Amino acid sequence: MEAPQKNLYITTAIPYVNGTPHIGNAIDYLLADIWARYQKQQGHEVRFQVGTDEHGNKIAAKAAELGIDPQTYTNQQYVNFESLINKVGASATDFIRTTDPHHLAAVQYIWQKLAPYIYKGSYEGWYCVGHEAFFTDKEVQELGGICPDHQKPFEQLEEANYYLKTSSFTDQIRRAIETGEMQIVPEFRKKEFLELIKDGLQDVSISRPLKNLSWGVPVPGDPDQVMYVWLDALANYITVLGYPDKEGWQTYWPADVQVIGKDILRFHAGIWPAMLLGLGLQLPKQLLVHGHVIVGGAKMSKTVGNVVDPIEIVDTYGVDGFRYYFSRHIPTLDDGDFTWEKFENAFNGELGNDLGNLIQRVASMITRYQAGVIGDSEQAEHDMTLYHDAMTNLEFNRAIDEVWSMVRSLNQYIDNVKPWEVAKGLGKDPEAEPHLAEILAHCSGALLQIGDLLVPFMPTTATAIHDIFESGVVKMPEGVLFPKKYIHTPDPHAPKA
RNA sequence: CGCGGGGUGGAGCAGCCCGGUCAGCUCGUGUGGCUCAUAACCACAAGGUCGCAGGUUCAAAUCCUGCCCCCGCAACCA
Repeated sequence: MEAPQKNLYITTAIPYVNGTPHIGNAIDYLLADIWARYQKQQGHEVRFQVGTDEHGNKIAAKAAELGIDPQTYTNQQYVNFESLINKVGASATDFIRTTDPHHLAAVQYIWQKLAPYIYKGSYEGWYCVGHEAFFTDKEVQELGGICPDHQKPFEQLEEANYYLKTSSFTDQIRRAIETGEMQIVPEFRKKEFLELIKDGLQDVSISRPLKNLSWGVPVPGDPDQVMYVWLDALANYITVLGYPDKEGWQTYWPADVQVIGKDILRFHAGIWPAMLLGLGLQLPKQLLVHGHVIVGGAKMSKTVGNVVDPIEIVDTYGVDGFRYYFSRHIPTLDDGDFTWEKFENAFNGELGNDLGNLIQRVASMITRYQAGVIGDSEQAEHDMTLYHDAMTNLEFNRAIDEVWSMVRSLNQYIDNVKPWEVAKGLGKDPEAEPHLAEILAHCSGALLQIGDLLVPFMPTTATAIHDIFESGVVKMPEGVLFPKKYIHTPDPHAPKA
């Protein structure tokens, strides 16, 4: 009856290694991890890619500033992302750095293979000599035509660039999106993108003159040109699997899900498919486009100073506290709001009171009334169609909602059957003992099922539940699960001032 | 007329595609119950012109038209 075991592949966007890891990266890792753990639980083999984008001028500049070479600099930097990945408990299998030798070689191979779709053109725009960089019309307009850093006017400059003919793939890509061959989730993002390309895709510039971009992959056959970000960075999704020369990449490509933020949809739904089509490869099956985390209704921004650090959340509330809030209260496919107060309310109320306390009361009754012996607990089998449908539709927040409705039901059940009343009959009423045993066995069975359903979301908690109830004898945990924290919300039990 | 999303009891949301069985859920508030439990849990109650104005229909939060307001994006910062 079991579905056949499959080899699945999920990817995350590779952040620019220059920055510090932020909440958006954490969301990427978390969503991909939830999916990966769910699929593994279903018996599938999953490869889960993460990585860092390590080329470009900003990196070269920063390295120069520090007096080290760029590679040394990125060697220091990429660990920040590795550490965030571990911090949020993401079970990634492959970490790619775009400075990996295999990647460099593979990208050059890809360039050559795409040669029929590459042509040399020129780019014209506003250039600042001081920055050695182009600025957009909008930027130049906002700055009044003068570079504030160098006090010099921007000038029109033309430079040689190679272009990828993404335009010639417009129809193919549009069709793939419309038919769902490459499914964009959620639906409204698909609409948005189709609308965006209604007049066709524009060819994209994929190289820079060496003098303007020193730190990057050399363009094969043209020593004066270096690859600009697109081919280099996007290719990671296949080079990490070993494309083109290492065995096994075919087993995992096309990707089943590629997790991206809404801000980079256009590249992943436009340039990336064009590259794949040019290479004669299949398109990814699904693009999971998540939203952004806003804080108290406002965009998160460094200048506003409302940036929330995922590391701080994990360090304060634990990895499962983090995973819980960001999987349930930040909608998988839309923007979501974070405030420390909301977070703490959810932590205390939903994890502490609803789930934590439920586990505690069941474990405690079994210990108190039956010396910890659970007896024959048949694993409860609630109908979890809604949960699985939600997981399949990549609406993880809805799936975990379902788990909480089970938690609620079990609390209600306990209040209905009143095991403590039944326990009063022990030793008097011969019916009492088996009746009580049956009730408590049901409770622990239900909790085990809840534990299973939580595996993708809160692996640590799932294991904890498992450990308490699985052996047939309750192992009371040392402490309580999810003890209350009152850091950002008032402690209701504190004496009033 | 650039594109997209949204306006539902104090807060946050679901329902809208496939009109009626829809006014639902969580939190908050009030009252009560219970004592196994992390002063937790359970029940009940108060509270809504479903943005505004028209229209279609036996019937509209749900379909159509117009308007108002909020948010995001507008090509290289998840």
